[in-house]
Order: sequence, then C-alpha cells, then structure tokens
Amino acid sequence: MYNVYFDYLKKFSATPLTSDEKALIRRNFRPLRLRKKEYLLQAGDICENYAFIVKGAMRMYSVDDRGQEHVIRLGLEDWWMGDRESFFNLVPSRYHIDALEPCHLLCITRERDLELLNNVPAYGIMKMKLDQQMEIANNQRLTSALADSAAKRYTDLIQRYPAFADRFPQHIIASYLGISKDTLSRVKLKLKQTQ
Amino acid sequence: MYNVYFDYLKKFSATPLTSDEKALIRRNFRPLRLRKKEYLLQAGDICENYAFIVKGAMRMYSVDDRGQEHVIRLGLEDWWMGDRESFFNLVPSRYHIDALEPCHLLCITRERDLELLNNVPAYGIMKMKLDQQMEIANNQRLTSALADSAAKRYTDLIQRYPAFADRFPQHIIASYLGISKDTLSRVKLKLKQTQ
DNA sequence: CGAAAATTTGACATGACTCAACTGGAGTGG
DNA sequence: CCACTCCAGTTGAGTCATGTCAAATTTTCG
Repeated sequence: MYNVYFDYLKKFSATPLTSDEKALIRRNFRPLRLRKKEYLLQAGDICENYAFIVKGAMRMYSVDDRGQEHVIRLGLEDWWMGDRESFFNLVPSRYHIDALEPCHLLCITRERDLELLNNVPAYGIMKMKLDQQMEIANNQRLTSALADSAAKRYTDLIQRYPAFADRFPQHIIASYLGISKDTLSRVKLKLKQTQ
Repeated sequence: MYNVYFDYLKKFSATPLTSDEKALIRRNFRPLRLRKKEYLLQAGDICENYAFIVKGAMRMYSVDDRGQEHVIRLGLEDWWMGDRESFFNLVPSRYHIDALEPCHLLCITRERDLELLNNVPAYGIMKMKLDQQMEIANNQRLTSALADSAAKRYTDLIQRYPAFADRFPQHIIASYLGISKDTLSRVKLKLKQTQ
C-alpha cells in the first residue's frame, strides 16, 4: 500500500527517503477504501482528508442551481483528490468527490500534512512541484476550454490521457470537457467516420 | 518601490521581516520598467524573470495557428506575472506577456528565487499560499468557462474584480472570458437595458 | 434474466461567431 | 489647433456549433 506512495515520492526527489521518514509517512497517512459511488467529500462539508489515489478512479464535481453536474477534476492512480480551499481554509466545500471505481486511498489531514511538511523535506518538494504541474495543466485546460471546438478538446484530452477513454464513462468525460453527452456522442461518430 | 512588496509580504506571514531579510529581498529583486506595449516575455523565449507588479496592468496571452490572440491571464498591482512552466523548467514559452499600461515591476530570476526560498521563510510561505489561491481561482474560472453563459461569465468577473472594467479595454476582457468582442458588446447592451 | 445506466439518434431551438460596415474618440504630426 | 489616422467599440445579417429534450437502443451488472 504505502510502497506505491514511496515510489511516487521518488520521482520528485533526488535523495531517497530515510527509514525514519518512511515511518513518519506511514504514521501520518491513513489508508481508506471506498466502494463505487461512495463519497470522499460532499458539498457543504469541510474537506478533512486529502487523498492520494493508490488504486481506482474518482471525480470531483459541483452541482449548479438547475441540478446540473459539472466535473471539475478527474483522478486515477498516482493523482491527488481533495478540495484545497476547504482543506486549508476550513470552509465548507462547494464540491462533491466520489469514487467511480472501488478505490484504495491514502488520506492525510491538515495537521499531519503540516507535520510531514516540517519533517520530510521530500514531501515539501513534492508539493511544490505538484503545484507547478497543476498550474501548467490548469492553464492548458483553460486555454482549450476558451479557444477550441468540442472535437479538438476531446481529441486533445484523449491524446494526453489515453486511459481516460477506458476508465471514465462518456458522459463524465463530456461534463469534464464542458460539452453535453449528446454532442460528445456525435463528435465521436464524426471522428470515426473521418479517419 | 520595495516597500510595496514588503507590505504585500506582510499579508501572508505573522512574523515581520528582519532587516537582514529585507536587505536580501532588495538584493534579489531587480526593478524593471516597461512602457505601454513593451514585452516582458515573447513566445519562443525562456521566461527569465518572474515579475511582481508594483504598478501597472499586464496581460499574458497565446496566439493560435489562425493568428487569434487568447488572453490567459490579466494582472494589476500586487499580482504576479510570468510563465511558470518556462521559468522553472527552462523550456521555451508558448505565451507572450506585455504591458497594457506603463509598468513598474520587481523581477526575480530562478536562482534568486531559490535563494530567497532558502533564506526567507516568509517568502516560502507566501509562495505556498499563492499557489493555493491560484488553484482556487483557476478552478472557479474553469467552472465558469465550462458551465456559464457569456453574460454570467462577464457579470461574475466584474463583480469579483471591479477594477478590470476600468483598467482593461473591452476586447481584452472578451478574450480573457473566451468570447468575441462583438458578443461582449451585445452582452453589455442587454445588461444595461435589463437593470 | 431483468432493471438501471449509458449511449445514440432525431428534431428543433438558440447562443455565440464571423464578417463587414459604421461610429466615435484618442493620439499624432504638420 | 486642425486634419488625419488608428484603434476600440457598436451594430446588422447570416451561419454554425452546440444545447435541449425525448425516444430508442445498447450495455452493464446484480
């Protein structure tokens, strides 16, 4: 379980973890299993746990006044899930997070996150780099949302994350792209005909 | 000049800066002035400087294959400007950054950023909180881009950043929102008639 | 096998884009 | 200080992409 996370951390830092550090990480991350459709977070609650996905598929989404769901983020193995605003500022979340497949997670609370930050240098480095990656990815997603057609958005997404097409149902991907499930269905038809 | 930045830093940290720290900041941030339309960064170049805006208005934008400009980010006093991907990973940028008004900036290079990070705790805290704010803002902008109508996107933006309406020309705001200048003009007309 | 969920498809509505023309104001140079 | 240019903003007409809704079909999974 934890080894998956140790391997993940290795990618961010040159120096390997000491066994003390590993013990500290084990002590501060709590394993959690979710069954399909179970919630990690519901809108209105405070996000107590930030989760590293060891195995499974998740989504974070909001629900607007008309009852429409909007997928904000999708997550697979080696990704993180949580509402950062709620987690750090202790405010009620606007988002839901649930499991689209059975999930194995490693969860951390705010206090324990701070503890690791102070005692495991590699942990801070990971977070810094993660923020960087996140901002870059967000910029790109934003650009494509603002500038590209539905078809281009879809093909770009699948090219970048081929796993998405297999792991997430189509209407979830449509929502993630900000297009209707009907339009995505038609887009895929046209793509199949063209090539 | 630097005092604006010291005041800004105060907002992030409980403990005030020592005079040593202030000296270090003075030494590592270089003042830079841009005239209107001057570039801080051009696509293809590596982003050498990350800039804190002491005074002025800036935009970061990309240009697509059809020659269309897409505004990714806008910046006013107390905001930061730079392409993080290019700055940290030393890769050529896809973006342009230019001044929409005469600007006073404080610029920092990658090495000097690291130096401050290692020697001024408040600097690291600022960056961490900034990342957090940025992610929250990005999430919201993304949600509105994917889910809301042109009219709602515009009113939300102006409500959140009233200064934008005064400081940025309308076609720039349109591009920032991902709508055409024509549509924004009509949206504003309709809003004026409704209320 | 059967119920529920996901996807596809058709008909129709509409919001937003494009293009081009026009207006008005700001800045510049003679 | 006027004439001229340039740029931003407005407006109209026509088009197109995408949304909506409802029904039919297929797939999934208990």
